[in-house]
Amino acid sequence: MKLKDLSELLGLSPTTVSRALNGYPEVSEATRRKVIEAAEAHSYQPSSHAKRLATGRTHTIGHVVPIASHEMINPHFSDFIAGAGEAYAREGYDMLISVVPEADQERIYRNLASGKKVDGVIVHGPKANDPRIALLKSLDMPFLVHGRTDDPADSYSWLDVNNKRSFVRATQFLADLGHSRIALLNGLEDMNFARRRRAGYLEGLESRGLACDDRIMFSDEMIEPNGHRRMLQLLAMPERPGAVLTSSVLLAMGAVRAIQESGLKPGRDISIITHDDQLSFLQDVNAIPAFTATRSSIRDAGRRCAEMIIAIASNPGCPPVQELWEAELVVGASTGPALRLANSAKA
Amino acid sequence: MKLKDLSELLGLSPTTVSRALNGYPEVSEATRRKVIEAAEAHSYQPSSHAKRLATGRTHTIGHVVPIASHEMINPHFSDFIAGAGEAYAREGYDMLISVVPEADQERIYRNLASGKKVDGVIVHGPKANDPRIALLKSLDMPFLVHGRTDDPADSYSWLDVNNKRSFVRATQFLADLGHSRIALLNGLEDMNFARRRRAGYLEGLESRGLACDDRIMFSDEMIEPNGHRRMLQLLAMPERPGAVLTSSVLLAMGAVRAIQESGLKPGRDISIITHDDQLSFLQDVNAIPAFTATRSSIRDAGRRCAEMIIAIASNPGCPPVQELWEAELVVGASTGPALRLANSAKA
DNA sequence: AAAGTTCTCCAAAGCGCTTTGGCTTGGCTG
DNA sequence: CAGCCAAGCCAAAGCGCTTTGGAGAACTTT
Repeated sequence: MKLKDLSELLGLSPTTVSRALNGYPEVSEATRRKVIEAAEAHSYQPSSHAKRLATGRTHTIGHVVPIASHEMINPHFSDFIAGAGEAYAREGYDMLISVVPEADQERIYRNLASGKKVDGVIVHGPKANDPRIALLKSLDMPFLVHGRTDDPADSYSWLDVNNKRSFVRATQFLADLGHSRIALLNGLEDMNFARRRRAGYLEGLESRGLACDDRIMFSDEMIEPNGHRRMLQLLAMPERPGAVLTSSVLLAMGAVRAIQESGLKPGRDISIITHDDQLSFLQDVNAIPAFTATRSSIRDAGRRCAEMIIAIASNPGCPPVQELWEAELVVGASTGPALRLANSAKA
Repeated sequence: MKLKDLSELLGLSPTTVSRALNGYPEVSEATRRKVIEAAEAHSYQPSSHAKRLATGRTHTIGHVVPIASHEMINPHFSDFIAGAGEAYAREGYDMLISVVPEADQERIYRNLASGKKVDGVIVHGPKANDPRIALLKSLDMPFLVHGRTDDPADSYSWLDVNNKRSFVRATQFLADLGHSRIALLNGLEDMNFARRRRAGYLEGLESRGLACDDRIMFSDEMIEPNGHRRMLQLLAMPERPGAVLTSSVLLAMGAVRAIQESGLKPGRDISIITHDDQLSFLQDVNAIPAFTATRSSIRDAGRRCAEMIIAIASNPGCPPVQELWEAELVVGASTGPALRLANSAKA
């Protein structure tokens, strides 16, 4: 069923039918009602491509998801997409996903732009200094960054969690429990978010008069086995840290596994605090959460990013917009006061 | 830069340029070379929508991802997508993802079909008896199921892991280690794959002359906290199982956490064997894997599914194709012989 | 040398929609 | 009652590509 068929069926011109369906005022309400009813009755659905060709708008947002060199796809991806997808569905948008090796990214962005496949894109996993920003600006493609880069913050649109503040608070929280030796299991520090977290951690230490020690600061891909591996290293140190700050629940889980294998108890022998993106497959519904955490839902972020990019794409030329979210500090079972005994015995 | 511009620039007709670029034989090699060079020089990219409108082919595959009632997105999703995305990129296809509540699925499929947005779709997470099969057949939309339903196996195209066989083998493996009381932490058993796994488990028990016991068979969403919760239940039982078979590494991790919290050691006090989809964020690179597992890469499955649906979509009317993959049994550190002592003491 | 063939290329007609500009009609004003 | 205006509709021209049906030039064939 195409527009022409429907119009013939109704004894109207395609023009009128199109206008009736798209809410233009040049058609009487009586006619509009008839048209809409007929369209529903025959379940008429306009060809998206014809529409796109005619209007130039695609009602599609692109997500270019980089695969890191070691072939990892970011585990946070699925929850982000779930949130974004929800918003897209609500607004009648489609979501186009390209999974590409990092090296191919530029080609893909150019392809999306010149093929006019999308109205805008969301930039995932911004590096400290990310060439994609300049590229997208030069391509004149509307975009929104999930996270930030080191570029001037007001030169483009983004949504980010206040990573620095979160890690300041988390570090101070541990320090205030009496911990003086606090390790950091961070994400890869070529990522902007990880640098901000480290900065927050350092500021937190300094604000409490604690020294920092490079030997207990790590930067890895945020997956479970890395948490395990790094925790084993920490446990083997002569001056064993009494607390650990991790950048992801996956790292924290790996750390807990290592702690338990060593016959220790997390929250008693070693405190763990983590940033928690509230990945749905790790959500605990217990009253007392397993982990003390700075918490911010990545799914909500996905939802909001989608809303924002839609607004940006439908209103080209509008000034950039930014949103900075504060994470919530949730106290769970993985933290406790520093052990006088252990600390002094070791020190 | 559009086709017409390029053709004027070359002093040729749009027809000839189009044919040169699309490899039709009616154009001399000299001309073709010139056209291709010019196209590259000006980085000409045909408008995808114009192309789609003219040809009727979209070069796009749709993925409709259901969000379960409790708002969970399947954690296996991202790795599957990573694999599929790789194949799509290679073949010049786009991937359109719709994340929808289960109730809305039919509407979305109809929408994709009548809007001619995709050349085919991949069906995720088939239920035991899934209405989507009939729907897609009636919509005349090419599709491939990742997994299977209870429908006659040759009536549609699918790719699946031999879940039953895997679980027979895993169960027998445990039985042959001397375990006589083996628990099952399965996925949700409205899913076809989970039913097949249960069938395999039961067959495995029977083949070794072991009794089954409903009290130690669970069916849950496959997330870490559920593994933890169920394992605690099992540990509290008077006749504690000496071995557990889990349907996902996430469940297994939760189970291990519970075991360790109880001061026991996995692989010694309790054996765990799991199905492992090789999720990239849980991959262990150690020589000895943490878990004994039946292993089958969901990422490879995504890649292959994409290849298959492309073939199906480009060749409508071809008979359905199927692929059944065997999982590999990998022995890791989480299994060991049954403890005589513990068993007899308890029994 | 006339008549076929084969090579190259082109004009024009779609694909299914939106949108510009214009044409009726009926109701008002002066 | 002529003249004007708004309301409601339509014809036709795009959007940028592919594809059908030729047409002209260069080569063979008889």
